[in-house]
Formats: sequence, C-alpha cells, structure tokens
Amino acid sequence: MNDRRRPATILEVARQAGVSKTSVSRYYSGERERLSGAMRERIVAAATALGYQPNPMARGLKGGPSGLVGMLVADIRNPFSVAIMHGVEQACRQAGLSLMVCNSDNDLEQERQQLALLSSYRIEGLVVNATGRHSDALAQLADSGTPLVLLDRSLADVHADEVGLDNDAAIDMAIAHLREQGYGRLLFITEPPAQASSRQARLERFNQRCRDGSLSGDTLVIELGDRQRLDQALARFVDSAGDSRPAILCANGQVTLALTRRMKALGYLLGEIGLMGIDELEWCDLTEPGITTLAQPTGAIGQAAVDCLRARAVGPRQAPQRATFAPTLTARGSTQPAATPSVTAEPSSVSSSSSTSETSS
Amino acid sequence: MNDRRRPATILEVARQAGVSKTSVSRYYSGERERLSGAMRERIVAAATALGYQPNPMARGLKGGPSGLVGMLVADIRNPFSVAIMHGVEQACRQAGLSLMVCNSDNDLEQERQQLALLSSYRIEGLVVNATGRHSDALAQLADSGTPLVLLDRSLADVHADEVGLDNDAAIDMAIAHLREQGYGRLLFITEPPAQASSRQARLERFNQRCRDGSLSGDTLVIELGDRQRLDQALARFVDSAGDSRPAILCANGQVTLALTRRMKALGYLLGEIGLMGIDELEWCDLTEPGITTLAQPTGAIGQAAVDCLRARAVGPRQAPQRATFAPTLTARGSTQPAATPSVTAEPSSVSSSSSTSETSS
DNA sequence: TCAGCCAATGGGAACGTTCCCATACGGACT
DNA sequence: AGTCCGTATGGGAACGTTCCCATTGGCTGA
Repeated sequence: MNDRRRPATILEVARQAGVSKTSVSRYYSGERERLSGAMRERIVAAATALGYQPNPMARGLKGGPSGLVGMLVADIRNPFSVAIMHGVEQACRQAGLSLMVCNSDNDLEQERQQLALLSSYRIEGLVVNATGRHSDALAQLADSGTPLVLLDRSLADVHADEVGLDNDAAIDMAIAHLREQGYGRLLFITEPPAQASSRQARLERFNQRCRDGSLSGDTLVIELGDRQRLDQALARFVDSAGDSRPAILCANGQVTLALTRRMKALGYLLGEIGLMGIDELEWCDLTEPGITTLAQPTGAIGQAAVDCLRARAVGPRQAPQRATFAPTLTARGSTQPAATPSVTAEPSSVSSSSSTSETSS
Repeated sequence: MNDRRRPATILEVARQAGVSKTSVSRYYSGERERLSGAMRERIVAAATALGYQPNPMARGLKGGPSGLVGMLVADIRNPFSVAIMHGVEQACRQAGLSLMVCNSDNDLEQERQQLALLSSYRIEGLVVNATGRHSDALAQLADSGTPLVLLDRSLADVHADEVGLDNDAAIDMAIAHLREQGYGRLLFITEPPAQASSRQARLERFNQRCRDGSLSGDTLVIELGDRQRLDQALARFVDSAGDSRPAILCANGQVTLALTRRMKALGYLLGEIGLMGIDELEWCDLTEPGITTLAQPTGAIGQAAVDCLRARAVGPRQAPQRATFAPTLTARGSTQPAATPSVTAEPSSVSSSSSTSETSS
C-alpha cells in the first residue's frame, strides 16, 4: 500500500511495472486480451502495490466509456419512483454499470440543472422520470447520442424509448374488477395530467370506456392539496350514485393516500364505497379493511429501462421503442361491498401476465 | 444556439469573444470580480451564443471545485433514508451544490464500489448513511481531505462529523409517554444492531433505563424476516405482563411496520397492547386506531449534515463534531389503553425542542 | 521623471487518461 | 531467401480545464 496523499497515476504504475502507460491503459480499458500473460502479471502486481485506481475524470475527458448511468427523478418521496429506482439499480448492477440519481423535487429549474450536470458527466445512458418539460434539453441529449429512456412518460418531440405500465390494460382491469364486485357507479380521480403523460393516458382510457360501454363513470381532476374541493366532490359523487353502488379509482399512489385519508376522516366506509388504486403501497394491507391495488411490476420496468439503454448503446440508430407492462391485481376489503373480512388474493392467482408489446412511432 | 454535435469549449468561447481562454476560465471559476465590465459582457455574449457550459470532467481533472456533494445510502427503500435525503438535497440546493446519490442496497461490495465511484468524482463532501463497515475506505477518504458526515451512524475509527437523532432523549421520551399512558411493562424491539450504531445506542439506553429505574422492561433483537420467532416472542411477552399493561417500543420504522403487520394478523388490539415507534410513517394515522410515533426532524438533520460539510470545507482541521436532534412525539390511539378515539397531538404542543450538543472525541 | 506597484489580461504547462500511429518481431507464404 | 502480415508493445498528441507566471499599462509617491 502506498500512503501518499494523492492517488497513483497510470504513469507511476507503468514505471513500476517497467512497461508503457499504453499497456496499463489497455489493461484497464477492456483490452486485457491483447496483452501477454507476463505483461498482465507485472501490471497487476504494480497496480496493487500502488493501490492504483483509474481516474474516471481523466477517462471521461478523453472519451472512454464511463460505466455510468444517470437517473433523473421528479419526486424521490414518491414510493413508486423509489421502487422503480430500485429496479433500475439492480439491473445496472447486474450489467456492471453504476447508477447515479438526481432528484429534481418537481422543480423545473432544478430539473434543467440536474440534466446539465448528469449529461456533463459522460453517462452512457439516462433514465428520466420527470416532468418532461425540458424536452429541448432532452432532445438535444438524445440527438447527441446518449441513450435515453422515458419512464412512465412519453414526449412527442423526443426521440427516445419509453417504458412503463400498460395504462389501458390497467384501467380495464380495474373497471372489470370493480364491476365484478358489484360497483355500478365509478369515479376516477387523478392529479392534473398536464405534465405526466401516463396520467393523461389513464384518464383518457377511463373516459373512453365510459363512452363506449354501459359504464356509469365520472372523472375528477384535482390538486391533492385542495382538501375542500375534494370533500365536496366526494360528497356529490356519493349522493349521485342512487341505486348503484359507488366506487372510486385512484390514478396513482398519491391519490390513493389522499383519498384514504379523507374517507377515513369523513367517515365513509371502505368497501361500502369502493376504493381502488393504481400502485401498491406498503400500508395497503394495514388500513382496515385493506385497499385493493394494481401493483406495477417495478422490478421488470427498471430492468426493461436498462435493457433499452444497453441495446441502444450497441445498435445506435433505431426507431424509438415502447415497452409496457401489465399490473398485478391484489383484491382487498376496500372493494368488497359485503363487510366480510378482507381476502388477499395471491398475486399469481389473479393476474401476473406481463406482456411486452412494441410499437414504433 | 449552436447546433453542432459537440458542446462548445472554453477556447471557442474565447475566440468568439476575442479574449483569452484564461479570462473565460476566470469568469466561470468565481473570479468574475477581477474582470472588467466590458470583458464580462463580451464573454457572456459569446457563451450564450455558443451555448457554452463548462465541462466538469476537465475541471475536475485539474483540481477546481466541483460543486458536487455525494450521498451514500444503505437502503433507498427505507422511508427514513428518503426523508433525510430530501433534507440533504434541499440544503444542497440552497447552498448552490448538486447532490448525487448512490444506493448500496445493503450490499457490502456494492458499498465499496459506490464509495470508490463517488470519491473518484471530485466531490466536495460525502454524506454517509450506510453499514459503515468500510471504515478503512471511509477513513482514507476523510484523511485525503474530503469532508465527511456520518448520518445516524458513528464510527470509532473514522475522523468525521456525526449528525443524527438524540437517541437517549428519544428513548426517554418514549418511555415517559408510555408510562404516562399507564403501560407498566415494556418491550423494546430492534433489528440486530451490529452494523448500525444508532440501533445500538437506542438499545443501550433502553437497557440502562430498565436497570436504574423501576421500569419493568425487556428487549428483543430480531431479524424482521423471522416471523415465527417474532410471533412467539410477542405471545410470551403479552403473557408475562401479568397485572401490568404491556406496550411495545419499536426501534425504527421498519420494525414498526413489521409489528403492526403481526399484531393485526394475530388479532392483538392496538392500544390494549401499546405500540409506539421511532420514525414517522405516512400510514401511521391511517391504520386504526393510529400509531404513536416519534418523528425525526429529517429536514433539520439533512441541513445540519450539509452545514458540517461546508464548515469543514472552509476551516479544514477541526475535531469531529456531533450534532443531535430531539424527536417530536405524535400521540395516537395505539398508546391509549381506553378505546377512546385517537387524539393526534399537534407536534408543537408536545415537544419540539431540537437541541444541538457538541462533543469532541 | 522614474522606480514601483496594482489591476487587467494572456500564454503555456500541467492534470491522467485514451487513441492513433509507429515499431519490432516471428512465422507463413511465394 | 524475401515479402507480407499479424501480434505485442511503446511514443506522443489530443481531451478541456485551471493555475502559475509573465506582460501590459496607468497611477502613485519620492
């Protein structure tokens, strides 16, 4: 071990090993095969003696591969984002890549800055789960050759792969389940979809199903902080149900949380009024009588995102692809009209098909 | 805007502005004051025209400040870690620093690798919330001059600041609350403390209070996956209570989650058997009758961590400091023996003193 | 009036790597 | 035997920045 303050350089290793820096460089840049056995031995001996470690800064300057993947997240406090991040991370690890995460905290300026930061480190790919407003910056990044994956978002003017939930299938599954359980009047609640295409997609599908089926459904677009309006809308919806049994479908986990809070507070009986949410949360089986959810396969989604990145790193110019995954239904008490005890269906027994469909645009 | 494929370099800006690259460099390295007004104007004009942005790689190579702070997290899926991360991030933003996060996923090898990665990017500080096994690597980093903050951990052989909860105060507050509510027999449950000093500290304080007071308490150290052992211990504890009313104190959020699950499953009545946890979780007010918690001031902790980093970046060699923060009690139904409806105390009315004590080692 | 100084600017050498090209050498083919 | 090629190596020029050290020119003070 060297106890010098500054880390060893490639040149020092080369000198100690009695070889040229080029050879040492080759050893560390994946050209190990080209070196003779003797050379390899000498290099590894010198390197360990000096505690050498390649400097990614210098490496990045010249243009070698960085082994780095970036991820831009809009809201780290959203458990769904975290779950996806975890999936992406595991996939990266398996592929020998390192993941660096930046959180923009739903701040547009912050997002632009993080994007610049990430892109200036020679990342080999970027996974984006953010507002998607900076499509110019993103497009530029994509054009410059950095593989890009949009998570749970889609951006018309950006040339990038997209990975996410099969929103249509999710809505259909939810509606089917609710009707099966005897709910005749449905309310779909979502946060404003302006900045998130998946919200848009879910909303549209629900609306479409309202129109073409015999479905008696309504939608509510609401800022979750607006408790008053939420309470009013809730009351109005329940009143309007008439003979039909009413149920609420939440567009994502945040909505589910807010609604569970309000329904508890206002004294609505879960199950009596159905409640179902997209996104599984750790407390869904804890709050009586349990909340029915559609869980996203976050591991698979993360894996798919990294797969896209790697595919694009090899064969550069393909048409953008889109991979979608079906959710898994976990039925709980909140969608059982009778006050029978909650029954948790094992995921596999309900639905666990995860189809991957590809569409070129 | 330039539409060239490669980003503009400092040299190009200099040429376009008709000045030397040194001047441009100065403009971007915080020596703006030294430049004349005319010079500044020309540089900013050329830079915006070319869309110039300094390349942090090249910058890092030569040794300038990077404006980068790293954070190493052991478990990104732990809501507490996320909350702290959010605090750190906000503090960074305010200080004009960027935060990059790596998650080691409780994997030792991964942790070592992330550490190497982070340290090789010229970060100006590192916030660590991880197993703390690699004290050698951490110590080396600290010795090399990188400011280091240990979050919720303490490592004897590493020369670094520490920030976290005032564990002694937390345990004392919890015990006081539980006794006030009439619980005479207490059980403290924690995951194995080997790798986390805060678990150790909480456990020790509880034990100490058992010994020196009239407190009838017991402790259980358990791997949360071991459901069978947990159930047995739970039953034994409840049986052993005799005349006293039993209550359980959970060392952190993960334990609280696991215990709430088991108690629901086994049909124990929350409140009848007290339940209280360190760490506030979003569902604590949702699961009937509400779970009493001690919330950590994660924002303040994150802020303090960044403050430490910055202080150390300026005045380099000081003795390690330690900042601790008192938690906030939120009383809910799970610690109310009578089956009265849950009462949520407003944090401010209960306790919100956040003391900062300093200790040199 | 001239040495001396400060403020504003520029030139060039690092920083640690990768990559292009050149070199040496041994063997296979004509 | 001579040419050609492939394989193992090395030398040097980039990459984009910062920093040290000039170099100007105007101003102060004796």
